[in-house]
Amino acid sequence: MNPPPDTTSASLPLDAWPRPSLTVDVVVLTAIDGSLHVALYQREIEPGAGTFALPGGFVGIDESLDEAARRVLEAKAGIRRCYLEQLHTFGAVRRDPRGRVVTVTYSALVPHHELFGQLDPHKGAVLARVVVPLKGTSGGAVRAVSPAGIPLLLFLDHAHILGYAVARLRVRVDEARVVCQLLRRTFTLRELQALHETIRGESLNKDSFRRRMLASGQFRATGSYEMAVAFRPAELYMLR
Amino acid sequence: MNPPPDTTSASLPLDAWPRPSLTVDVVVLTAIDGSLHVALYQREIEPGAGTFALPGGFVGIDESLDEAARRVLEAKAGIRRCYLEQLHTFGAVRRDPRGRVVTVTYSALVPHHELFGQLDPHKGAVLARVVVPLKGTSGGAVRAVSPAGIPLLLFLDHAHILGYAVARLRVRVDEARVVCQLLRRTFTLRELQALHETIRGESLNKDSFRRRMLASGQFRATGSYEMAVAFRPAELYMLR
DNA sequence: TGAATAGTGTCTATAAGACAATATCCC
DNA sequence: GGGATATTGTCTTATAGACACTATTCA
Repeated sequence: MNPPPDTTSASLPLDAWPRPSLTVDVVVLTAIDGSLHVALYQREIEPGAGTFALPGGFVGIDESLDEAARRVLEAKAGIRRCYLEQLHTFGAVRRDPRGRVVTVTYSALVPHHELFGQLDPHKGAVLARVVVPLKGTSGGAVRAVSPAGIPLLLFLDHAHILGYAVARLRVRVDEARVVCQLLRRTFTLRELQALHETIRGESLNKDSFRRRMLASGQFRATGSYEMAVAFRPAELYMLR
Repeated sequence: MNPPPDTTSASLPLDAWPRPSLTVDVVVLTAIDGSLHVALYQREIEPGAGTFALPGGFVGIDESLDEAARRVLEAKAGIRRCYLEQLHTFGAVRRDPRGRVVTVTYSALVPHHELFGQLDPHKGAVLARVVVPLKGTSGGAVRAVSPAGIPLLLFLDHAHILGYAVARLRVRVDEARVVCQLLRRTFTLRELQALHETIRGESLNKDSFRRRMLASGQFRATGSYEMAVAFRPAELYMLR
């Protein structure tokens, strides 16, 4: 088949050649107990029945890519407002056996307490633990395991998409406005460090971490302290 | 119009709803005399006749996104092999007056000596100087000026796409395998520093730069030296 | 010889890691 | 009081910036 013409020499028609289908897939990430978790849906139909898929949907002709991602996010996870970032677009010719499907992928960061109760297990939803690779930014496929610890088989190239989401989160780990999306409004420096360690897949020096965070000027001490802990309570901080 | 269904609950038909058109646009970047330059084509027809556009084309039904980008790159700039990286996908509903067109954008890095003579001025091609914003990674629109110094009006959202390309190059500036795509096979540390300064939009400390580059282990001294310079010749290095 | 740049050595300032000492909570 | 963690301060080490000095080329 001849390739379609370039976009500068022809004005129209836009529809003289077959077009790929266009979808969005959203990696909904949250942090629980020192592990990243991702929202997945077990497929009931072929292809890939039984495998676990990222929430996704087709892009409507009258909605932007971001709008499509937010629509999917609300329909599948009940999330109206959250941090959302485009990741990468996957377009291998045979990535989907149903036909030529190009997917624009997104990462959504949701604090655990806002996601709790929004995912419906009766619709096949699971919150799967992400097996974060050690250190290096990697970029390849990333595995997910069920709450029971069983590795999940992911739909199509969704393990690679998950890998992109983790890699991007690592790049953004020092941007407070991003990582704070995975915490409550106020948090201790210890909680912030635990989140950094979860994302980066390595342990960090406590003294250096505290100094670096406070020197960054991205956080503001609230003057109040955590409560009901069995040790000296730490001061609570928030995004400046 | 109702949105199309999600991708997990329906198996088919994929083609029951109108689909956006899908294109690729490629930001071909090169470095000349301390400035980044981008390959642009002046449009001869509406919409946007007279404005300057990135080389682009529709994605064929039987080629991947990367393949489409490489096809455009060879057809428009005669470049067969070069560094190519996906940037971002732009999908605002009204970004193109011809209809709903979603574009997957790429950045290509080509050394000046390989691009020289490949762009045909009779086809409207120009190698425009990129006005690199100072320091901060920015991300917004970036301007391009003609060889005569005249600011060019860019087609559609192509100034934003160019901004993405510059921002991404800044992120990759410390990856030798990337920046070396803009140099000859062997180069002096002074040339490497000039390239870093061009990309980052700021001047760098010479001593610290040398130490940091040599300590990174990404470069190998060749033992030979530059020739025909009016001062002490510097040693030539290459990517390890 | 003079101009210009390459390359080396040294000093200082800043940031990170290690570790000790004290403070504050619950039991 | 004992256990655990927060917070502060100090010391050491690694890296970056500043600057002086020597080396090498061409005019």
